[in-house]
Amino acid sequence: MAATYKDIRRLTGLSLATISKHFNGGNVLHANRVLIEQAASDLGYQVNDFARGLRSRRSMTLGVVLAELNSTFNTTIVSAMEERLREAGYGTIICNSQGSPAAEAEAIRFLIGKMVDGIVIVPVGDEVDGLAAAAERGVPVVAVDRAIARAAVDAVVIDNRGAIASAVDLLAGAGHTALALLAGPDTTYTMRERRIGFREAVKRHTGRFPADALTQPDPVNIEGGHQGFRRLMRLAAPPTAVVCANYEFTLGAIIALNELGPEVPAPAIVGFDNLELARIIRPRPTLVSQPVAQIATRAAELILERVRGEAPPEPRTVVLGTELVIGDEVTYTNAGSRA
Amino acid sequence: MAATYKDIRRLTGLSLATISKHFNGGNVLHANRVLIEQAASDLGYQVNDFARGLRSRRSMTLGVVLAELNSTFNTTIVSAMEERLREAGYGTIICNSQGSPAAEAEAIRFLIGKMVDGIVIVPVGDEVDGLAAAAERGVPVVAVDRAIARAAVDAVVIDNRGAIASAVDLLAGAGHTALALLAGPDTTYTMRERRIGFREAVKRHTGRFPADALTQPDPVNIEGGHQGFRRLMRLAAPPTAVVCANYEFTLGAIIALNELGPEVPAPAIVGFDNLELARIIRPRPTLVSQPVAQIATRAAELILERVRGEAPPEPRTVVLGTELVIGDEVTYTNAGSRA
DNA sequence: CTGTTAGCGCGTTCAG
DNA sequence: CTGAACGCGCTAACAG
Repeated sequence: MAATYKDIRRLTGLSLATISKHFNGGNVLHANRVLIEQAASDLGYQVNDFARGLRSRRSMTLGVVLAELNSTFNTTIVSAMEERLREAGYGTIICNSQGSPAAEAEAIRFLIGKMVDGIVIVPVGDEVDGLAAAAERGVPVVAVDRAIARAAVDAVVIDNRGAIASAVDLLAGAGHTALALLAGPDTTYTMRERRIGFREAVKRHTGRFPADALTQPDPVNIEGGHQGFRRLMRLAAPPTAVVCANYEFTLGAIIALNELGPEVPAPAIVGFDNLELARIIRPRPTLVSQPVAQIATRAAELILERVRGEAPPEPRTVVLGTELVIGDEVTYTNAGSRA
Repeated sequence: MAATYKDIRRLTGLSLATISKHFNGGNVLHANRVLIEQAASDLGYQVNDFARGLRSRRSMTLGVVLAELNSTFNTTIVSAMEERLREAGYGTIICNSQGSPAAEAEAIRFLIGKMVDGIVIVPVGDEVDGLAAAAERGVPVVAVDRAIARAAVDAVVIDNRGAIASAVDLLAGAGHTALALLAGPDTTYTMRERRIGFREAVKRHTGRFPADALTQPDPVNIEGGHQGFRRLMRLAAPPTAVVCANYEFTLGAIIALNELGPEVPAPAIVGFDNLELARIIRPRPTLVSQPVAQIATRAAELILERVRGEAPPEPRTVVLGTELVIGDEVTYTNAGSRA
């Protein structure tokens, strides 16, 4: 049903080769270009990517595999990245691995089948099954947010340890000694790194490692952060400051904090991600802010360079710094206690 | 580089046709099946979707176009839908139209180029540009969450007016007469419908339509809800009850509510979506709950039926009911006032 | 059940 | 600058 070169040939009298050249930026007489454009728009012609891809072995399409579709951090990065890639002439296919390594491998196979020219992935864990398949077919891969162990792929990550350390430094400087961390399981790269950063920083300030108990909320979402925070507050000696290792935990902790009665001494909170929070909550919380736009831009650059064959053979890792955005009060207190 | 049927033929001595039949569920001797499987795994063979699609004019792939990638509601539905479609043997390509009709049209073109067998769309507005192109090529479309004006496509929506009416009924029954609505602009189907439902229900209870002033927060996100709620509270005669027409506004309103000092009388709030809120916030807020799982399932069913040619020619609209999940107190109060 | 043959729509030689 | 011919990898007829 869809129009093809043949239809355009019928309308213009030109040969298939000329028509092809027109659509691929070759040298074609201006008069003929106009003719072809006219016919194409009359017919509602659209190139058949399958035929083109089959022949050229390129799809001008990049794949994105997300470990979590329900994550503002991920979707924000993808949206920004898409824009860059679009400007470069590439379409984007988004796949959802739903936190499952099996689904992740399937997504990569799916994308390879779609003949994507490259893949950007927020990996589920430290091992990515489909990587070998991609490598075999010469499909470059760039990891974002989480590095992939023992894999020779480009990566864009933040300085997770430094990020948490800056939070701990701030709190220690304000006199806090009883610090706690809300972080997910160590199977996730970012969570592991942030926990290490936390432990090291606390050790540096207090001379000993913090107790780890009860600091791994489950599930890793708002509810987990909420429950984790409440558990911390129920301890015999609750922390006076809590660092939240991701956005979901931060939101959960703040909600829980707001629920505390004024009689409970509110701990200081340093959150993670999503600067929007700082704009809508009063008093403004202190947050570790990831350079989301930069992450997206650098990831787009890395994959585009690979795809275009402009990149050096060895894998590159880009480490971006974070910013500690100080809130209204270093010691964040809930609204109730202001009254 | 990638292996093809020819490579398998070389290893097995079988013909291309037999190999093709094997990969398409045709009748092939068991012995030969084993032979082919062995060769395929040795070669790391993976079907070339381009060649297959070019020939069969089917891709076994469905496209999803989202007006908002940063929306829990959308991503939840997509995740659930993906699962159904995967079970049915279909892959899913997710595209982001970023609230832009132009990007939406481009996404549809992109998907048509990828020869998707069908498209599920959460439309940006009432008109969808690419629809004609899809229709021409016989690509069925199913709209989700928002109906498309004057378009003959299947749709899955909720009873938006009834949903809001149930909230108003509850509040009116609790004695509230000064009601306000936080809703987005009428250019969005759901927002328009919910506003109409609100106005009608209020009229029914109070005998007159509510004032519309200051009830369209901008932007349509958490911050908008936060600001909108604060504006309402600053009115000379603030409402005693606020209905929030989507999740983002609900969250923003609750955050703003928690920031109110105890001296300010807290209005009742009825929120929208995301039952998770009700699990993590105390006291539990009252929420209009959308049947997310059902929406996903029905949408998947509709598009699968269309794709398989099992659907009647005329467009179908599925309207699903919502549930009003009563919180701890019909008159929701902020934590501070409990003390 | 298997093999042969003929394209799907397009990009790319190579002549002209 | 243009046109004819070939083939990308696979499926769909048909014959065997």
